[in-house]
Amino acid sequence: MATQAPAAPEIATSLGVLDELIGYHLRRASAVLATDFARMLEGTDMRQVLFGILSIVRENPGINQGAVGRTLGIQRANMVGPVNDLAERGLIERKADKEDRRAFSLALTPKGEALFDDVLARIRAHEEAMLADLSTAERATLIDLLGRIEARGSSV
Amino acid sequence: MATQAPAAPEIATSLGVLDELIGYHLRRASAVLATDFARMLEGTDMRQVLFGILSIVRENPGINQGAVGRTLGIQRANMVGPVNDLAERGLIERKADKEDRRAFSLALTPKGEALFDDVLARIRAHEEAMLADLSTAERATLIDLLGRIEARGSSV
DNA sequence: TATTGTTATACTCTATAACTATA
DNA sequence: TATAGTTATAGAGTATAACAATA
Repeated sequence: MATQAPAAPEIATSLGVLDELIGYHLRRASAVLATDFARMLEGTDMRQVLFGILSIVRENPGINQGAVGRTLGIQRANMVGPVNDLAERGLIERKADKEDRRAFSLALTPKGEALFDDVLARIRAHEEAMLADLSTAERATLIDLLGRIEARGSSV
Repeated sequence: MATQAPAAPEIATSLGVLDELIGYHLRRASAVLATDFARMLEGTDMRQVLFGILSIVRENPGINQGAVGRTLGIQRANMVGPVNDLAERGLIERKADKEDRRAFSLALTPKGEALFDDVLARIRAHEEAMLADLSTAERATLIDLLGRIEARGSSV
């Protein structure tokens, strides 16, 4: 994602059948939130994927990067860059796994913890602002419905 | 989007706070549907964006490509390739707009109509399969909630 | 001056294949 | 044989800037 204007839909123009498709609305809603998210974090070198990695490593200290990738739906090959980035910035620590010498064991550094807490607070404020229209119950409903769609990705 | 496996989440691993963020779940649910969508349409040279353009042109014959792009949140510069693609394949017709000689007036060809109908039927069957867990009421709720998030993209 | 369509360019995300070192 | 991490590569998607023709 990147920098520009959050793509104001042209209200006058009808979408046709597109308007009935959940896939379309998921794509657009996700893009609206992601664009605004990226703009909010501009200048911090933090992105959705990096934050996701930090969150999982923080919750599962010692996890290896392959497992993080599978959890996030990111392939091994595409984990190398982000993990290198986080390690070079001193946000995560990579140690040789004692039980499996092929793997790296990941953990947040104190600096990583601090940045994570800071960014998390900003993300929560951001979601609060973007989702002000939705009640607490509606947000819970939304997460439940999305979770049931995500689960369909497992079935292969 | 593309070809590979729909990224099975690793059930054992906790997401941490990520699990509470709507932005994360939107991203994942959207990716699950989009990946499966792309696999279903493999070999047809049809993609989400192309189908979106066809849907809007079909519903608004004579519309110019800038307006289509604004409706879909796609910038002018990034509309050129897809529109060329559809025109070269004989799915849409580009005529000089009579009221504005800078613009092209777009319309579906009979071939475009036929392909659209065919692909639409497959997309509906695909959504039916992917969303079998969700009741009709839940799907309507989901579209409503997503629509309210999309509307936040307009406010800039 | 502003807008339509265009070209050129660049960066991110993601997919594939092949390698190495371990298991 | 299979797996963890890596490298290299390619294709989408998308952002920016600048140009010609027209408004």
